[in-house]
Amino acid sequence: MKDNNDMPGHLARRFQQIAVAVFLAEVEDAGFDLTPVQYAALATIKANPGLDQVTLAGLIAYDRTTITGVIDRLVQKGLAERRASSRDRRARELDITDEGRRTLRKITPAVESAQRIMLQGLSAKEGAELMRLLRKAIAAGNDLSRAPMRDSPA
Amino acid sequence: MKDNNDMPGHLARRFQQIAVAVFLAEVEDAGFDLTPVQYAALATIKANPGLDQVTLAGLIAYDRTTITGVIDRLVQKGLAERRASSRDRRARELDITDEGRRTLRKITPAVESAQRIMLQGLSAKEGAELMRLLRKAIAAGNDLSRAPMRDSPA
DNA sequence: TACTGATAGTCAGCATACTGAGCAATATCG
DNA sequence: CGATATTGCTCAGTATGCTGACTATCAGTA
Repeated sequence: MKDNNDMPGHLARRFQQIAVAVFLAEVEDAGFDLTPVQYAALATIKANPGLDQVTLAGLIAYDRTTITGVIDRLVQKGLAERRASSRDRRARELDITDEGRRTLRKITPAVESAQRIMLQGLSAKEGAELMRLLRKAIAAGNDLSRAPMRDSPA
Repeated sequence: MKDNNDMPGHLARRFQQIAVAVFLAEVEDAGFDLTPVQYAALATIKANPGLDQVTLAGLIAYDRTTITGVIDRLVQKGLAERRASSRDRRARELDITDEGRRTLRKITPAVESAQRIMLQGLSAKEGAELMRLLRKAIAAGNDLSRAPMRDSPA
């Protein structure tokens, strides 16, 4: 009789559930209101100024229909800008605002703290091994979800 | 400059994303329409006949507000039954139907196949180690989410 | 250049997850 | 026994994620 705890899928769900809760708690303690998804998007926009939504989605493996709402909320909070591209009138170019840059800078300690807390039950070596195995499993399964990771076309 | 791929939280999200996609694809190929969440709930109801919703939620670490909708859908599909408890008029007792039992039995190969596919990039030893590390990290962080795992009161 | 196919983005709809609030019923304790 | 606290469940609201469909635009080709 296979228990739920023998199912990698169930363990994945539980670990992610804890990871999100820890992230939100640390970030809120630091005085900010940003979800893990919003954080990843904002950090990626900062690292790739002027990128379009599909490219952003590919870099962080979000579905393109999900990213629309995420960006809506970043724009509404004044952390990012969305404007029409001059080269391709279908596309929107994304950029981080000064406010977004400030937020990213100030939020970093909380984000790093969250990453430590979600691995708190593991030794440093075990934590590194967990991340290695996750990366390896993810690489092998990358194309199995609707929103695979895609390198920047540049 | 920390990359997203150095964040355990981001890796957790990606792995779970792939796990869900693989599960849904395998189950659909087998001719069924059941989500990972619905499957876990149904299997746990079968293993604990007559349990109430809070106990079920604790066993699989779902939020109690989430489980309401999940059970709604199981009941609507004719796979589970929800009826008032005679001992505690606040509580609802849950049971699996014959149809639910049949579905669980027929769906098992697809579920097992899905668990294999989501670990396909790892050796057997690595897969086991990944699961061990996930269980350990989850145990240490259990109380950090709103819906921690809880053993059956019985 | 006109046609065809592909691409960027959005939208409606559904299923998790969570926050916070509320109702009904039970448990506890003075 | 009666006041209070707790518990089981539900609901409204928000944020991912996904499927599938649609519009606008672009790219390639006959």
